Amino acid sequence: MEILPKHYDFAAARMRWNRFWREEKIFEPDLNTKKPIYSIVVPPPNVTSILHIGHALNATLQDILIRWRKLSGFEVEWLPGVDHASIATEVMVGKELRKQGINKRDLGREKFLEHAWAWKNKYGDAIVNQFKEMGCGLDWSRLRFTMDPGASRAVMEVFVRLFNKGLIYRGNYIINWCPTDKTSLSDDEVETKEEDSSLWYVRYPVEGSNEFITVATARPETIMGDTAIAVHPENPRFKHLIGRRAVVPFVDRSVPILAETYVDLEFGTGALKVTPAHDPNDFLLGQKHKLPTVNILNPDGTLNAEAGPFAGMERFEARKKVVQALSEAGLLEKTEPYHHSVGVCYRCDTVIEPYLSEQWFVKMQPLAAPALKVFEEGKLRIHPPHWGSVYSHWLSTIRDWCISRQLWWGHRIPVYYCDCGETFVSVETPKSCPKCKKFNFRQDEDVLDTWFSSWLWPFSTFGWPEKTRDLELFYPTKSLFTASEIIFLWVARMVMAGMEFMGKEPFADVYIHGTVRDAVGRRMSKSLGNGIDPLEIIDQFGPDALRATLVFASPEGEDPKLSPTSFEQGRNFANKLWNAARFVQMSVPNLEKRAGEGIPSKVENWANRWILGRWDASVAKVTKELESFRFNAAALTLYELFWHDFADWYLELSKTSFRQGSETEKAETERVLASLLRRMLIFLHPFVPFVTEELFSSLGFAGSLKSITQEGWQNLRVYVKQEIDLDEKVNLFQLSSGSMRNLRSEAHVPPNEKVSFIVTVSNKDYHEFFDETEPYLREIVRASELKIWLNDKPQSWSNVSVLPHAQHYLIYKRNVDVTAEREKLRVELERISGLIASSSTRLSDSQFLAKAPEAVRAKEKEKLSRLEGMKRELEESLKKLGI
RNA sequence: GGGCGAUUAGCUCAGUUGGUUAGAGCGUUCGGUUCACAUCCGAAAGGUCGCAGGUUCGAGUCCUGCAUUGCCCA
Repeated sequence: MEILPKHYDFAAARMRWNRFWREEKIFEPDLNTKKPIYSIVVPPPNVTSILHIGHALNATLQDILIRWRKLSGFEVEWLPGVDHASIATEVMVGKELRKQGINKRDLGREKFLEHAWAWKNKYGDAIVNQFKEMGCGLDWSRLRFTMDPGASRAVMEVFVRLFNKGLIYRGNYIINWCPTDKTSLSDDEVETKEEDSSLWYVRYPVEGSNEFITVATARPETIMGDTAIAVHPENPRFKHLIGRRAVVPFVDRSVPILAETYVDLEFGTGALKVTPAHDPNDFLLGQKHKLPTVNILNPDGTLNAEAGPFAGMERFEARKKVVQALSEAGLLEKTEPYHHSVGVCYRCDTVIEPYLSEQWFVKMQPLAAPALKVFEEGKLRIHPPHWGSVYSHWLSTIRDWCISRQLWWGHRIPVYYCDCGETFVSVETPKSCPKCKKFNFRQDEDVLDTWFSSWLWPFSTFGWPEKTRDLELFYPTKSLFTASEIIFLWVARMVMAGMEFMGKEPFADVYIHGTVRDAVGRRMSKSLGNGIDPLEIIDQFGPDALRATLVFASPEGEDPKLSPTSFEQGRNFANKLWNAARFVQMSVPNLEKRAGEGIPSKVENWANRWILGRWDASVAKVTKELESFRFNAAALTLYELFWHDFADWYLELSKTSFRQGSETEKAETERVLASLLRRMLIFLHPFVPFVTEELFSSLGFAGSLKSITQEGWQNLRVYVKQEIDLDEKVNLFQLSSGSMRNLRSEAHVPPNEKVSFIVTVSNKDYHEFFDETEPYLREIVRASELKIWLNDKPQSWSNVSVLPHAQHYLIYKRNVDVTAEREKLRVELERISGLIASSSTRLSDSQFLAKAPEAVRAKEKEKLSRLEGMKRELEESLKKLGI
């Protein structure tokens, strides 16, 4: 077997294993399996999108879980797919057409859809192909799209069922209207933005008097749509005007002045203009008081004929002109600065208009109740847990869902209007009107909200409404990974659909991860130019580096903050693993044979016993952390185990075994080292799949297995006896090493010069341990001679350090700086004395002695005696220096 | 205005039932290339745990208030 090269070639590994996992169908499930199933559906990205760092984080976490579950003996199914993104796609295709000088409306629905499909077929797989570059263990045989025939059929079926159940209705309501995309939006598709604007105080003449009633408004351009003025019945300023009428400027409309307790006495003047067609609250007032509605806007955001002199103007232009005209007419009392938030379209950032129009809605309350119940019963868990309260709060204050969109790209609403007056629904294109049996009907022009197909994703993708084997095996799925911003848009709605159509929650665990931010905590955006392209990171640092860094940097419940150079950490980690493997390969002859022999049933060498104990504890810890969706904690535990325990300490200690140990000891160390490396690759595989698969194969560990993914997580444990006292002794060994290295550096000993040390310990146990480990310590601190003494001290030395239970003396003739040494000891003595003071105060406190548990008291006593021992040693040393 | 978080070293964060002298990574400083790795190794400096009260023998950890800050909903 060839010795590995010095550096891990991630580019070659990326190509090799990406192809291998797909061609060998490693992540395609066996439908006849007897294993338990672990299934996840990917949150479908928009068909128009390209992979960004948020997708990369999302995919990394799912892949860790999938690979870990697969190693743990589950048959895994991770289903990939994309959604059709009604608005985004329509906007994008429309733009492309405009570049060619083609207008969407002139083209017509059919032709436009041909273009849209052509676009989808050409570019629509871009993002899923990018998932492949990350090494995601997705089941590519089940790639889905929300407008596939199967998924579309599910959408129609659901619409018809809900319609027949009376849960879908059509009505004239105020909805959110995007004048750019010229479509309605659901409440959840509107984002709010803070804005500095003005509050204008407008005087309306009161009919039959010289009086005016002044109303404060942020939207003067809607004045022409006013159909009432409302004041609070207790408003002393305007009470006398209730029942009179006022005149709306510019259109000379006579409107009533109403009493209405809804009006805020404090806001503005305490009088409210009521514009039922352009404000949701005013709409409700209008219904209550049976006011007429006057729509002054065209769908494109210009004012229509109802706006009188302002007809044809763009809405914000009209606002300026209205204010100017009011001012000229003497009807503008004053203008105040006003800071408020406005709704904007989540796709194009255009300011939303509350707009009265006829739309389709889903009645949500009956669907929300079971979704809430299943969460409260603990059948649906949300991680980190605080997101659960966000989920239940939204469900308990839910509003109806506007599902119709004035677009072409999407699922066309399956409602048909017959000339005979009948309105009917049908999953398939109907042959004839069910009432008059004739053919003079037309289909509703609108399409459904994209989320109306996304909410069916966990079962539409597996073949619903057919009763398929896939559904039987993979529904309900086990977990769902997403970001907090779509808890409402998607997660909660999936639970509702799952309960309604499958009778069971669609997943057991929801994991909400953070949003990746730049190094100074800003959201990544195109306009700031602070985005990180995951594909560039993969090219530059490798896919393992991308994944590992994302997990290292993503604390539970927090937003990861990353800069392009952060990924060095992940790259270094993969390379360190590579080199540790390289060292083992160079140190252990017949590596794969040794690994095959496994851990000896009885392990003698102290370093071997110690690392095996650490190993088992880490396996248990990481497993528990993964089970509770603590990915960052699992990754950091692995980092600590691999880098510090295994590479920094164990590999270094093994060098001494190999150089100085007996044949038996060498053989034992070879077996432990080989077995642990093999297990380490499996242990790390979910986090860094490429480098582990590459090493597993090139070191000959795979044996008859095709892939490391076929190994077993349950084989990781070695089941050694946990030796707590050994851990403590090794800890002292490590502290002593550090302490002695520090003495070398204090005395300016040249790095390659060997020196003499004397270590004195206070009890027989430690004496024995240091005796046993002396050859190791000698190499680590580069000592020519290392004496271990019990209850005895050298007469002279150059530098000393005092630890609990052990003192270390450097014997060195040159560069002795007695003053510095004395000062060091004095500072340390002061520190220890301070600790002794607080400890003895506590131990002489009768309350502490009476109330603290025995274990705590014993610990405190032990601590005090330890500190007092250190104090004595320091004092003696100082005395010998001539104090 | 309402709800949910956050505040620990220069930066990013651990610290899971309250109990050692509060830790890690990055960054900084110093030293190192003879045999796994300079994508590395060794050492050091650096913290009144946001502020003020309270509970407790004991608080980074629990409670209250305040400040700062983030997200969501109005």
